Amino acid sequence: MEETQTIQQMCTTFGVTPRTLRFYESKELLFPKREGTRRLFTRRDSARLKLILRGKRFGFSLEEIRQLLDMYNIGDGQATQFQETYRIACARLEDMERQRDELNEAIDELKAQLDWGRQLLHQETRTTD
Amino acid sequence: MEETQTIQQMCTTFGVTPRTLRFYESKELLFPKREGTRRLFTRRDSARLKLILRGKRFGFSLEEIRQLLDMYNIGDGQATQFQETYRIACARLEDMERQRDELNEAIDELKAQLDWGRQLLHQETRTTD
DNA sequence: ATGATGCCTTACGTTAACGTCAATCAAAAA
DNA sequence: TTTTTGATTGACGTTAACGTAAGGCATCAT
Repeated sequence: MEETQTIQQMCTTFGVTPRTLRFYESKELLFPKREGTRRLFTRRDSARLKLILRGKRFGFSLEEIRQLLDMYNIGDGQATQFQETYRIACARLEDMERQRDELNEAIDELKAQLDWGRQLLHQETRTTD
Repeated sequence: MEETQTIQQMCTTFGVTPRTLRFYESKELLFPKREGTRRLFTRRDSARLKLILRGKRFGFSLEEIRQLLDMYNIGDGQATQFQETYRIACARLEDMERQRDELNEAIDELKAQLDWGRQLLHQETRTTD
């Protein structure tokens, strides 16, 4: 019971295309095993894909995501080059916090703008009576 | 005193290239006047550019930004096709709020991850004593 | 007058993240 | 066994948002 998934199972559960999964493998974001020539995706791949898709929603590039995913693979001894990745993640975190703050401001402004729009829409042509 | 700015003044104050400003004009995001063949950017262009750059930081596409900017230009009578733009903005607002919430979660998780990384970095090789 | 600048237009080049199509190959169904 | 189905590997196409290079006016200093 290796609990592996075929490419189509992955596609339906995650809402992506086969092309996307092959592309991610070519970019070393996923590492499915092979049964002959076919790909078999492990739980590890599923976990990584979940993080990849979330990262994308935050505007991370695939390359940045790859760097961040590597943070999860330091359990095996050498923390080689980990410090650089660590710095990247810290900087990125500050970016995200700034972005969240700006986002909050923008949301408020947009809400106000929409209220104004609502008033325009609901004017019952009473001014030209 | 028209208070207009040349293309280079705009570039230095906003940190963009001339190409970018021309590109935005070609996409009908900016509408500089002309002195002969040269562009003269008005306060209105500056205000719009500020919004454009902020929109970009939120991951809006230029086309979406154009739609949103049009919301500011309904003062002149006909609310033609405004309802469509309005709907787009409402939907986008919900997107942004969802994104903000996810962003907050991700920030927390990333912080935890970084704490774990910090521990790795500061282990003083005491385990192999 | 003559370069040297600065801006203009036109147009092709670039990167990211896949889409799409063709040809192949293997397992499963008829 | 032949057909169908599904997966794989190239390899070229696509969109967004500019970059960059080429060639042409116009003005400003020398």
